[in-house]
Amino acid sequence: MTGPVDLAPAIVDWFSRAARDLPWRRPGFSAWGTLVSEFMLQQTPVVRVIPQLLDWLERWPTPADLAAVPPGEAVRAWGRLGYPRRALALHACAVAIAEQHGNRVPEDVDDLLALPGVGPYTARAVAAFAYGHRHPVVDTNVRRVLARTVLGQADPGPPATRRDLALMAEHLPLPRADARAFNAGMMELGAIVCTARAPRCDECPVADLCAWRAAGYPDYTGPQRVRQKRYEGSDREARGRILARLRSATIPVDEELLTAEAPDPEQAGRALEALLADGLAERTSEGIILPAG
DNA sequence: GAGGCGTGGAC
DNA sequence: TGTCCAAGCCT
Repeated sequence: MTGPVDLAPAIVDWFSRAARDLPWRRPGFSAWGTLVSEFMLQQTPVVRVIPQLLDWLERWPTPADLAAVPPGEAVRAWGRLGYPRRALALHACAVAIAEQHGNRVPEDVDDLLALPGVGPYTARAVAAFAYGHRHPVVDTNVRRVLARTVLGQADPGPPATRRDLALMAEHLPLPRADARAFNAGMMELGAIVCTARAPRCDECPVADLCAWRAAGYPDYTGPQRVRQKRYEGSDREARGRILARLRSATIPVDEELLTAEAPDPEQAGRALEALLADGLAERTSEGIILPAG
């Protein structure tokens, strides 16, 4: 820590008091459980993840257990968490870990990055939280907290990965336990206090260090982010509808049922072809099924 | 590097 | 019955 402001002591202290009691923070929670939780938490809120995660780990307590079933079973168990390609990638992770890592989740960031569906955030989160390694962890919460406290702006703006990793590295305490608490604390602060809308600055442990507050809460003036396309009527919705039908099926589903009878048959046909290309569905002589392997 | 990728809840 | 947001990743 060489900069003018040191966030770590207040964050670490606050986290020790304010941290939510979440499954992946329980003592003895496995590295595999951490990896599964991080996959599920990619763009899906905590409250929706928790029950799915517990069911998942009860059914597949180690990577080899998941690797032993067809990928379609993972897609089915994924349910309505969204972005089902994550289920496919997680299954592929399980196969790789079982076959190449002795059924043990790797702890080196580079080994983790080599796994399907594991990017810069997830790799560092697993190394830091499951194994206690001292790496900076940057997710959407951390990006926002850094933007406000350090940069003095309301919004982090376009991704600036190197900048944010450097800022976190600069603030990261030396003791591993404190480094882990700082990473988790920055994420927790962004999740429950320094929120995107209506931040609760009166409850913030670093309010008196915050550059955004000191500047009088200026509005964000940087580039506006791209608006999310309408979901209603989109190809994504069509994909979701087909996959929901496949998840509930115990036998192959007739292709006509998935496309010709859809609200927009042409769109449904495109969506099905995309799902087949993505490996989220398979075409057999009997009909369409979830991937069998 | 911009766009695509599910789903549900809060306003 | 609109917009934004949620512990990202891949192409």
